[in-house]
Amino acid sequence: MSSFRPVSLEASLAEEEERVLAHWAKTDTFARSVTQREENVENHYVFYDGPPFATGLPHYGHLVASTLKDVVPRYWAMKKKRVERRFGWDTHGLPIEMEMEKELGLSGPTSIREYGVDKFNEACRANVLRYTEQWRRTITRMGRWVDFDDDYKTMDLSFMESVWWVFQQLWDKKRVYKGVRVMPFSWRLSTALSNFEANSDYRDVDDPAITVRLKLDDEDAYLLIWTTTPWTLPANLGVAVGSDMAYVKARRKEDGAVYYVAEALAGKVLGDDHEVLGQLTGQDLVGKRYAPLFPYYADKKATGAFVVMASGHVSTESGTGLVHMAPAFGEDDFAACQKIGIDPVDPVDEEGRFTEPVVDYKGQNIKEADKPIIRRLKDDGALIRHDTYRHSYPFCWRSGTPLIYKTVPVWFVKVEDLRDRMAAINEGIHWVPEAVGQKRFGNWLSEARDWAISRNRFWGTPIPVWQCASCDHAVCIGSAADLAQRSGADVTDLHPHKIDHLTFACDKCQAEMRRIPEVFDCWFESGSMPYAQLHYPFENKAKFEGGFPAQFIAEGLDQTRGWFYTLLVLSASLFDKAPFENVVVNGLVLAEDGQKMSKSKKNYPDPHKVLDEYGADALRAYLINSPVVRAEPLRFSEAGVREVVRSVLIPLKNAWSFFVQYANVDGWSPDQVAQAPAAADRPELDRWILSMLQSLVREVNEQMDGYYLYKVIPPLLGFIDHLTNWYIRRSRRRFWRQAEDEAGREDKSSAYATLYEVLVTFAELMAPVLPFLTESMYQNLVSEPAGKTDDSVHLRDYPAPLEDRIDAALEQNMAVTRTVVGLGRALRQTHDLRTRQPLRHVMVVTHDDAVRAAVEAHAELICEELNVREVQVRHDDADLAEVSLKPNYKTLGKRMGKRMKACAADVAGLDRAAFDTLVGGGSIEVQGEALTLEDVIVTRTPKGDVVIESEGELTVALDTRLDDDLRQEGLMREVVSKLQRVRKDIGLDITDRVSLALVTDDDAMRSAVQAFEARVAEEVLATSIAFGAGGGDAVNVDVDGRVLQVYMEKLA
RNA sequence: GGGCCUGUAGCUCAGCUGGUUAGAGCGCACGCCUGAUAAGCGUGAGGUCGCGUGUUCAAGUCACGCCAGGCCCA
Repeated sequence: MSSFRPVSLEASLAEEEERVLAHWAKTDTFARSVTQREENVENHYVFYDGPPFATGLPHYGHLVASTLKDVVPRYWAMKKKRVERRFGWDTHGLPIEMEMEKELGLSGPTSIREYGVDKFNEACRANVLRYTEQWRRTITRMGRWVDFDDDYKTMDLSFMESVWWVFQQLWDKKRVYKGVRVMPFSWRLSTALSNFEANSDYRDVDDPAITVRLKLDDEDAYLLIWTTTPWTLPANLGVAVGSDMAYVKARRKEDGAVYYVAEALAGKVLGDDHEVLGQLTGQDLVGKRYAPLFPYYADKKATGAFVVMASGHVSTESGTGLVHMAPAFGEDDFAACQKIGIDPVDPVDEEGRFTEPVVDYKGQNIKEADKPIIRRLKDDGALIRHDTYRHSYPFCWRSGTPLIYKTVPVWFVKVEDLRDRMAAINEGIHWVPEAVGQKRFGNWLSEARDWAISRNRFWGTPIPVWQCASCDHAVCIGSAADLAQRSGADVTDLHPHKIDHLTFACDKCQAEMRRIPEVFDCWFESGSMPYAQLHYPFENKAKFEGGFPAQFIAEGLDQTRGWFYTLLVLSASLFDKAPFENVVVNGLVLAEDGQKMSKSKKNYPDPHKVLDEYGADALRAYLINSPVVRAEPLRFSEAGVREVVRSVLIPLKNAWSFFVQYANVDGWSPDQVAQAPAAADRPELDRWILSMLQSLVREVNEQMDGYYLYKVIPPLLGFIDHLTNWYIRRSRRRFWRQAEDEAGREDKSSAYATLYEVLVTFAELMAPVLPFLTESMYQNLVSEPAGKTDDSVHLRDYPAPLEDRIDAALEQNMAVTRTVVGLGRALRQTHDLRTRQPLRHVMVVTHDDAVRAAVEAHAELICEELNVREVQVRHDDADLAEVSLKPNYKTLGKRMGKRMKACAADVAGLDRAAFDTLVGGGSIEVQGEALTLEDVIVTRTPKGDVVIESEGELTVALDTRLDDDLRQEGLMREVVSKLQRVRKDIGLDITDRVSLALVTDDDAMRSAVQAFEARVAEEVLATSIAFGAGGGDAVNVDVDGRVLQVYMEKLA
């Protein structure tokens, strides 16, 4: 009776995975993996899931993140931690608003207001979650365990209320202020756009380009400025120069006036015939005052406006090298003016029309005002030149009108005074890779600017500030209850259209207080996630306080300025703490051609197709072993996933299948582990693989503890090679040979117990990375034989290394042995000596006692592997090889310094006698330094026609001479090999016995078989061997060009 | 324009604090083995280490500059 369900090698990995998914679903494994762990605050391992926008479908970037967000929590869950995992959704903000605008045929805030903010917001609410089911399917198929039922959404009342609380904390700490910011602005839509939107539609356009002069106050000379936006001139408050740039004071021929202009541009601006009166730098101009072009803001002169300032953004690429500054209409202008205390003036309304005090153009569209403004400048004599200039200019991607840059009122959170503190807090965070935290994030922190948190949009958490229409007094509301109490209304939803009508009397003047119109930028919401997902502090106080900061988060590199940052700003502001302890940053997934993945280009395979074809384990292992886990870009390659299947999954499955096949033949069951010898008493090969296993366990634990996920797969690959290509291959006979005596039984029992333990431990060890295959293995090897139907590898404790099983010397000796065998194989290969042909002996030469001992101890093994009759170990290879010596730069470099070159020459000149001295433990003086054996590198070249191969201090030589005896055995092996193929070809099972009859007219072949008849019979499971025709059909096989007729019949 | 990352074989990537003849896998060519078999193993060809300058006895590795790609910011 078989104890293990046979492993089907035909079933695809993906099909197996579907079965595992069904098992997990049926037995609620994920939930139990959480709840089986102790429920107390110390034992919690807290993971924060950064919320994705739900407006699109998951792509590879999400799959990478999902893999990281699954592997790490699974690991810690097996390490006995209670790891709750909630999925999160980012539900507010522009992505969904824009999608709904499109679907509803709206365009911009004005049209949304006309349509009705309430209807619009409800449309957003109704549609933002429409892809969540598909997300759930894909993420689940990926093997990620995360709770979609108890998810959090940024539009939940509880979430939004906590966001209010967070804001109120900042408000009370006086960390919030209202300011202005220069933003891309669409006057057609009456709204500010994000920088991203502004970048999405650049067009080449012709604009007027005018050169205008400004009269200096203290001398009879002018500054020359240049602009393509004449309409901004009424708001001019300054002129910027590059402080190190070269300028000239020059007289223009045409009008005889004196101008200041950049030296490099003087010819272009003033004509080649200008007369240079003096040279100076920008710095010399700084502080000069000039007369305003227009009267509207002339009073600002008293506050320091109309002055020359230095700014880094001035160039000589175009214009005059003196830049007109309208701080309301340019970010650089704004920043430079802010530096010297000049506040912007903005005479343009939301529709792009001039307002007070620009009375001459009031009500006129700014672009249409260009012409009259230019005319007026010309009339005033200020216009020096008027050209047309073709340049690339941003357009509103929705309305197709040119964008302008314009100040908009914005609410800020103070960050600049927190830089040092945030940097200090960041020191305590473990970043993988380290450089992202130290450099990229660290640099960003040190230059952090105050954070704009408001948006003039609709679908979001409203900023909870109510302001008095009469006295401007403002209050911040921190909870739904607070609002209900003040307004007397029932508050059950905090979205703007549900609360904006709520008003109450001003504490100061009793006038009506109304909410300000802005909503939070969704980054503020996601930054509030640690508090808001738990509805802290309204609920879950103890849970939050015990679980903050989180142990782990993982997101993409693009979150450096995103989520990583907003989390830190808020937690530093509120709690003076880091929000998370460990963070793994992943890079971007590119298409195979190195380009961005693009749906329209179809330059990447559909994730579902990859999952269906290769399975999630393969994809996970591929991703985790790729540069993305080190925050570097990955060129996604389907072939790479296939390679994981080939190099990891199939060998593993084969090893598992091998075990099950023989265990079933022998009726071996897991309870027989107890009857096997103790691990320390098992044969060396068993002790070796167990040692290798525990070394792997130790390594994987170390890397996983350090969050170095990308260091897990390489040792895994090495282990699989050792397991399949050495342990199992070397052990095969132990499994199928009949145990005839007590020693035989013990050996077999050891082999089964060992391989079983290796497979089970391996399954546990790799469960976080390969959750499916390891589950199948575990179910098959452990759960099913024990009759457990709701068991799972993921409910087990993670294997800790059993240090006493690790035998470094044994591992080293086996490595030496494998090297010897490898060298011997290489020799056979290069000299065309197939392995089936036995050879007299192999010679191993080394002067290292440990190596010699290792080889001697494994002589029998080496004989079998190389098919030689004897291993000879020697310490002198003088008759086999010439040696040439080179210095060991590593050990000698420091000692020799500049003498290194001479030393190299001297060492190269050393002879065999000198080498022997070194091998004997002596030393040779070179360049005044005593060299020992470790100071030289030895290269061997074969002497004469010997067949040798060497690696390091090992030299292996094969005796290639054949005699009749060897030839006969070789021939026999060849016959056996062919007979085995016949067994295979006629479809025999590995245990089937046969009767055998052979016909050949080749005497050598017949005598070879006769000489080894018992062995041939044993090898091919023949109960009898006869010469002459037998029953049934003959199969003709070719043995080295000679024909052999085989009559093989299966015995009942 | 700024910060950071990347550039090593046809492809995907390793190369620790500078030190021998720069490695692995895939692909290609050739071969071996087979009681795990629609698997397994080996050998070989293939590289101006993006370019340049410098530091050093010694640079893929350190420094500086440049070029290309990427992410973020402006």
